Amino acid sequence: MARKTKEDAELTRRNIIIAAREVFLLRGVSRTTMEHIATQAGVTRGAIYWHFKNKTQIFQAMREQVFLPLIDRMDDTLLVDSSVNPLVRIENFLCGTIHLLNNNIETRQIYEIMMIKCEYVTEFSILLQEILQTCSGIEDKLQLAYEKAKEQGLLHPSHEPAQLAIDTQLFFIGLLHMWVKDSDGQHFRNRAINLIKAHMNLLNL
Amino acid sequence: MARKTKEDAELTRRNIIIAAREVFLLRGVSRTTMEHIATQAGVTRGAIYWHFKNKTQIFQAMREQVFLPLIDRMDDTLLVDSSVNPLVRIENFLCGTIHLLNNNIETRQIYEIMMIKCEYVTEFSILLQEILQTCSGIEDKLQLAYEKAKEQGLLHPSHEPAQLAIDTQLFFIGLLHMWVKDSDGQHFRNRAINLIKAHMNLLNL
DNA sequence: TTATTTACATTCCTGTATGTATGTAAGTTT
DNA sequence: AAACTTACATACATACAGGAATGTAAATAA
Repeated sequence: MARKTKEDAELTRRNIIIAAREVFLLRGVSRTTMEHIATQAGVTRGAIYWHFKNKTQIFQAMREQVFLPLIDRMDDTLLVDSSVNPLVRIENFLCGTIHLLNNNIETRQIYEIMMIKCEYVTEFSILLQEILQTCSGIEDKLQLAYEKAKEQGLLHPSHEPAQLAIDTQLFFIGLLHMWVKDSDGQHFRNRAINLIKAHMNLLNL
Repeated sequence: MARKTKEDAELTRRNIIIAAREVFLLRGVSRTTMEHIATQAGVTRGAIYWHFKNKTQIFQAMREQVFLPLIDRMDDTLLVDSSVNPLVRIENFLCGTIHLLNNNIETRQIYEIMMIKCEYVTEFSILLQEILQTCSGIEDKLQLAYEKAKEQGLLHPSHEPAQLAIDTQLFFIGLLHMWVKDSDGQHFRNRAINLIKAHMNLLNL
């Protein structure tokens, strides 16, 4: 085939990432070959090797599409110095993530790939530390919100912001994992919003 | 090599499972070949194909070593009609699992493999439903314990056993996932027991 | 206009994984 | 003790998969 313009090439690159996501979801990252991705994208392996060094680079590009926006949304929802009740802000952040998973196919699929269709070994094991750090950041921001809540007398006196922050975070990590695994939706997906509200209610006594 | 006795053969079989666990942990399930396992076990692929149909069968055999005892311990700790405070029984079950992960290398490695070194696609995707069911069973048993606690007036009146059960379960699933990922131990492993106690204290107001 | 680079497609080479077929020596049964 | 079976090792046949080398036509720069 003939050479494309810069814009066309950029489109090809994005199509490759989309194709990779679809194949990763179906076959898992390890079992996916460059040929699988190429076929799905309607190009040849040559095109993929032009845009990406190897499969790991495609995975990284795909991953960034989700995690960079996550940080932004977290800051916007949790830390913005609004007049909104801090506990409501936390609830909005958690529910907002669930809504994103429900409505945005890309995000949902990438989460699914990263949680149950990827093996964190060799090149990928570095990602574990990145995940740890991301979680650490979430914990900090949750704690800040809970501290605001405590200042405003919204918490039971015996509740410590640091403890609440990590309890909420672990609850939500567990929820996300089960949300992804529950493809039927009966056990967790349909109940997710209610479970979040119930969790937040545990603190409002 | 010459033929072995039945006992020797059974030993070979177990060694293959042990070798598989060690290689799975290092290279991930997908990237592990029969040759890797054979070398680690000190046999040839022929021996493995004698005992197992394929890699999936080895994985299943490995998995059963952990999950059958889990159910037993859960029943013993949570449901036994002892005089122990039900909330303490829940705490004991959760802490007991962490202790098991700390002290039993096999269990720890198998959890790690199942959580971050395995891709749940094609043959493995059936396991997701099994995991869902196992969790459903845990939720039920936690709920029974919380109902006992409520009968005995150990809970805040506005706390419902069903909600507490799922909140505790999701908290613990999140904790296990982060426990596994936190190989340095600084973020979650060392704090796990304290986090469990803090979580249980949220209910004792 | 010519030269150069880009954005791929095609081809080839090599290594590797799987599964199976076959060989074999010792255990087990009769 | 002979016949049979077990528990492997060895060898082979096939099928991918990755990477690099090469080809090529159009876009772009000079």
